[in-house]
Amino acid sequence: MEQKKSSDNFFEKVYDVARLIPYGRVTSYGTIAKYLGAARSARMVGWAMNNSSGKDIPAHRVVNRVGLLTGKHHFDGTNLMQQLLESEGVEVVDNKIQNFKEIFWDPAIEL
DNA sequence: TCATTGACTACGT
DNA sequence: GACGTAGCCAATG
Repeated sequence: MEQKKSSDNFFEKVYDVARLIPYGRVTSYGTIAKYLGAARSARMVGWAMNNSSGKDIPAHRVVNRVGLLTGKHHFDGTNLMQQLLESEGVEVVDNKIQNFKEIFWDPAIEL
């Protein structure tokens, strides 16, 4: 029997926002955290992503504030994250998104 | 309970 | 503009 999902709620929200990221778009951990009301918990978003393993969460669309694929080491392969992004039309070079500023997706604005 | 770590961010040099 | 340090919050040992 499950009890309160207060803590899970935060993770659930992260998953929900991550799933809302449109094709060929990316966002940052801090942006999601801020959208959820936890701007200081950007790390927690990353933690949620780590927990999203096995879920339908496009974690490859979530990068740090400079568009750097910091979490690529958590994926199966070595360049899987970059490959996924490039497959969506995202220009990635050296684990970093080039036109990050152009494809940046902000839930607080787009939504 | 305390100490360490981590898919971050901001500030200072 | 690159590098180092500090701050933050939660999970893990």
